[in-house]
Amino acid sequence: MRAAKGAMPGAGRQVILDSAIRNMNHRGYHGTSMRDIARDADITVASIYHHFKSKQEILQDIMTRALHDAFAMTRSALLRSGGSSAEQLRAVVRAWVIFHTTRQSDALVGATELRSLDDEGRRLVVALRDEQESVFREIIDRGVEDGVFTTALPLDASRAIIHMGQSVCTWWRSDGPLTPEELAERYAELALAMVQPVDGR
Amino acid sequence: MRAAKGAMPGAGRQVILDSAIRNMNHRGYHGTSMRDIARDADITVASIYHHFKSKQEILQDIMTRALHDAFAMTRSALLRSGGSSAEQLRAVVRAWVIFHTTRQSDALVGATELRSLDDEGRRLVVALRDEQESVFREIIDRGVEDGVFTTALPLDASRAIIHMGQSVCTWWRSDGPLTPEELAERYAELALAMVQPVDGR
DNA sequence: GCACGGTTATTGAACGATCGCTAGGACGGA
DNA sequence: TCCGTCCTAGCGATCGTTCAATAACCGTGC
Repeated sequence: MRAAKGAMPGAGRQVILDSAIRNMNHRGYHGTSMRDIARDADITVASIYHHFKSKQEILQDIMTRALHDAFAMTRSALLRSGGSSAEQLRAVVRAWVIFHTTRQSDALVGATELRSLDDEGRRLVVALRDEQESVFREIIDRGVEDGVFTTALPLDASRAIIHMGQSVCTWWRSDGPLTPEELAERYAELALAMVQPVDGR
Repeated sequence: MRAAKGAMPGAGRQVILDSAIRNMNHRGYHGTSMRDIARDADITVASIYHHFKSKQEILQDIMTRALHDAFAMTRSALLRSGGSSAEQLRAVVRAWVIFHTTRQSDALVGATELRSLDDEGRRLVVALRDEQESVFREIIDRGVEDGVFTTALPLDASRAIIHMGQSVCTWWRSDGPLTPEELAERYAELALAMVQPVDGR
């Protein structure tokens, strides 16, 4: 036995999820077999089916977890931020980028495997994604209403900001020149410039 | 027989490529079988292997074509544009967005299937991608040198602009409210704002 | 301290389906 | 008669999934 079993309920699931995330990160959902996941988690294929009822359920679990955590991080950053629209946008973009670096693997799966979900899972994930989009959109809309952002394209700007942050998980490397915090700061700067704040900053 | 055969050399290849693009657009490379491609192209599996030596070669062909065409479109837009850095950036972003809408399916495959390529194909595609990145980077760098762009983050800005344009192929719909040209214009505006031109426009 | 029944976790082996790919021949136009 | 194109048929490998059997753990009665 690998460890005390009753002591950590759900630990078996997590080992499998971690392995699945690693594998799908490299070869995608359809490119990853249950045998790949089992080998990397150091268990047998049949054992996986004690914790998950199908490969599809594993993907759904990974994606809903990832989107939920991303939503929680940005929401929490928003609540902890100052009251100005500029500070709120900065805070949310920072959290968004930090999520897509520190949780790079799950984020990549969450961003690219929508098409691999069945109808039920897709509905769930799309709903979470819409909630996430509204976090950015509402901040920018309010900034425009209050006259502190002067962009004529608030909706397009929010979409662009979301996607430029999301794409970070496709190229950032932990052994590269930038820490998650440094990159987050830069993207916060770029995002703010895109909505054209009144004082140029 | 479907059509005069000798009259259109390479037509067989194109039918297969179109089918492969449609299929991989929905379910990805590993989620698309040779039988799927054959069925949609209205031929048999064995027939595909007369035109392509492997499934891998089909993917490589799709991706290198897509990246090459995108590079050609942005390069050509740059040459046809005015001399100012702002006009050049606008022109290239417009072309970039128009490519990712009018060639949405190939662009999506090109953007998401890097991991499905073998080593040789990946080297090829990465080289093309680097060339593409340099088109954006050089325009922004020159704008900063000349003092018409005031951003402190030219490299990050170019990456952000590339990715926010690329992501268009993941959500734009031809039956949606925006034509490729309208969306391209908006993204050109957003990209320009991000590099903070001196006169605010 | 310890045997015991019940629950949970894990296993090897195998199922039918589908995978990428190929051999060998049929067909039609030059 | 070639040559390019397409076919039927099938190869061995791998796919997701299942099942019956085994192993580990737990609270309980003694």
